[in-house]
Amino acid sequence: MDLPLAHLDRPFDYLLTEEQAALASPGCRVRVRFSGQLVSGYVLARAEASEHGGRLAYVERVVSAEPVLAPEIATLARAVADRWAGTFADVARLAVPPRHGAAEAAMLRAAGAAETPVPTAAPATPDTGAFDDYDGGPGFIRALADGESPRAAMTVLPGEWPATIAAAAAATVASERGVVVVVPDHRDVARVERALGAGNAVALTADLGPAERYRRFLAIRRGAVRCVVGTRAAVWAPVADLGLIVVWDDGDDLLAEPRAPYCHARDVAVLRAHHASAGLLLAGFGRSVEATVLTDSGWLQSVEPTTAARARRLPAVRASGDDDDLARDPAARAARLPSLAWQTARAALADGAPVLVQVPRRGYVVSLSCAGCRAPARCGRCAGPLTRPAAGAIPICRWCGHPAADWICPHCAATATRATVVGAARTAEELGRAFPGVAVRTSGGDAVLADVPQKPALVVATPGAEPVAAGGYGAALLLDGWVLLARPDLRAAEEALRRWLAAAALVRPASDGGRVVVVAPGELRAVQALVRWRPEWLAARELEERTALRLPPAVRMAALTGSPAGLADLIATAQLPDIAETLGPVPAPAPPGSSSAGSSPDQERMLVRVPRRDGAALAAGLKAALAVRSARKADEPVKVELDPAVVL
DNA sequence: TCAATCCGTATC
DNA sequence: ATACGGATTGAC
Repeated sequence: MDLPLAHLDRPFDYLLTEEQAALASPGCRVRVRFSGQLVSGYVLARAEASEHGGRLAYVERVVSAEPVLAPEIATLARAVADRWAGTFADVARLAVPPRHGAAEAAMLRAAGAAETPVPTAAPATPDTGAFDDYDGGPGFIRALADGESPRAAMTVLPGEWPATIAAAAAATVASERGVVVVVPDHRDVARVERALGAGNAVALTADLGPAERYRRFLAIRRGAVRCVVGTRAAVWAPVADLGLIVVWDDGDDLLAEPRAPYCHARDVAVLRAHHASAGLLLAGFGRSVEATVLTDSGWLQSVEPTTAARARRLPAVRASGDDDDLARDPAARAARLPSLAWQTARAALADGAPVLVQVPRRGYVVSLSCAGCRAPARCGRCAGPLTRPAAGAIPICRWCGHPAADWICPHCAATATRATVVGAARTAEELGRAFPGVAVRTSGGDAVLADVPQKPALVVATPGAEPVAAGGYGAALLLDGWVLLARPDLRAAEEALRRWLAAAALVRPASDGGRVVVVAPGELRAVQALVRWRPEWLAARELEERTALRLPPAVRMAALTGSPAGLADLIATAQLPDIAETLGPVPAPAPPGSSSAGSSPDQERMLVRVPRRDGAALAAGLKAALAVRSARKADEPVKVELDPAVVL
């Protein structure tokens, strides 16, 4: 039932009248009177008798006979609620879209007129060879086609990744089973949909609108759809006879649900694959540390490119920012870019190819200017713009990474700097001057380009908004490596590599002249992982480090946010595993989206960590404490997040 | 002895 | 949440 209170998170029994009994099958929506209030709920099961001692009330109204909450999804929702210390109602809201009466009526009429829609066919032209370039790839595809349920984490080579997903989907559909593909954003949905072929898949995204979203959901629920592709909510799509769940780029934080209980689509997919005995494919250019936990335990197989395919398909990657990269070439010096980056871009443009320039998120990069005369502060070695990687840190050059400890303004001799924010637009302008006569296009924010033609141009894009170039980019320049790596975030290295790989994977193979230059110090681990194109290696090192430091995902962690009194009460109430360690409290970080950078007044945060095997006990203990507190209507709410995205 | 009030508990 | 019952307290 749709009740916000943790201690009421359980089923309740109601009576049905004869007429209601004819309509109310498990999974359909009902309205019931509960403690005097009319509330919404789902029929979970039908029974002849009730265990309940007291008098039963009648269901007020069967909202619709449509069994929208499939039994498999109800079980999964319960498991997800338990794992993330949330309520069934919260999870059901994520899993089932709001009802749209008109859409439902239209579906009923259509079903009456025609017969049940025919399940869709396999994708028209599956690229069966898409897995041949991977060790273990052909076996994975064969297992799917044979009706088995293999599970793998796969690091995908540059090229048409949607075709790779389509091949796995086609193999599964060939075994008469359903497929769910989850991708981070709606651009990816469109690309995968195209690769699957028109009419072979149904797309589920948040931007469809309530009527269309509900219509497609009903079509899936009725078994008319074999293959679903969508954004994070699609992991809940009630596809019949599920054979495979694919999650593309599971490190993308768009896959983390921002609403309670803050579950991640990858982790829901893991649970669902387990419950449904379905296959699972976590595919991406990168490798998340979470996937590495599962490959280490043997639950997922690691599928990696063969040596031959690597040689054939990878671009050549180099790091710039070393001292020997100082511009010797006068033209490069004038362009104020590291020599290697400038030459690489120039060569690709001369070859008639577009060049991708990746810069961090618009408004993210802080540049410095002189506190006295407001002139932009420039690097003393390469004249690139200076930035401050963290509050109070020494300024560094955005282009060559050289620290500018003793900066003095060449115009007015001031030594202090002030921050100014520049974004992709400003970078585009500067690059336009560095490459006279070359077209500069930008993609990012609310002006995202889908693709660019195969002709010379500089394409300046923010991460996630990189256009695809037909035939591949001749080169990519990954600027501001320092800025990404200096973020005070546990995941900074992993995230930097993920973003770089996404851009680098749009570049042609080295054999076709494809080159990538990352502007960051070559000795850093994330940079090495890019240069050697070994995302599994970085993920394994990160996991080793987090195991040593007892940080997630090597341990399970819960973040508790609330007032000092609320936190103290929750901790006192909770029966946590003996082994649990509490850290903090510390002032809570500002919630994302809040304008002020500081922490909210009196909000504090505590972390609780346990070994992974005690994760269920941790969640159960916190959930029980939330129930006790909601039962005695404690004020001072506390937010509980398991596997928090931001650790500290 | 009765009512006003507090607290804890159940809500099918 | 909200409603209810049983216990507690205070005043006649």
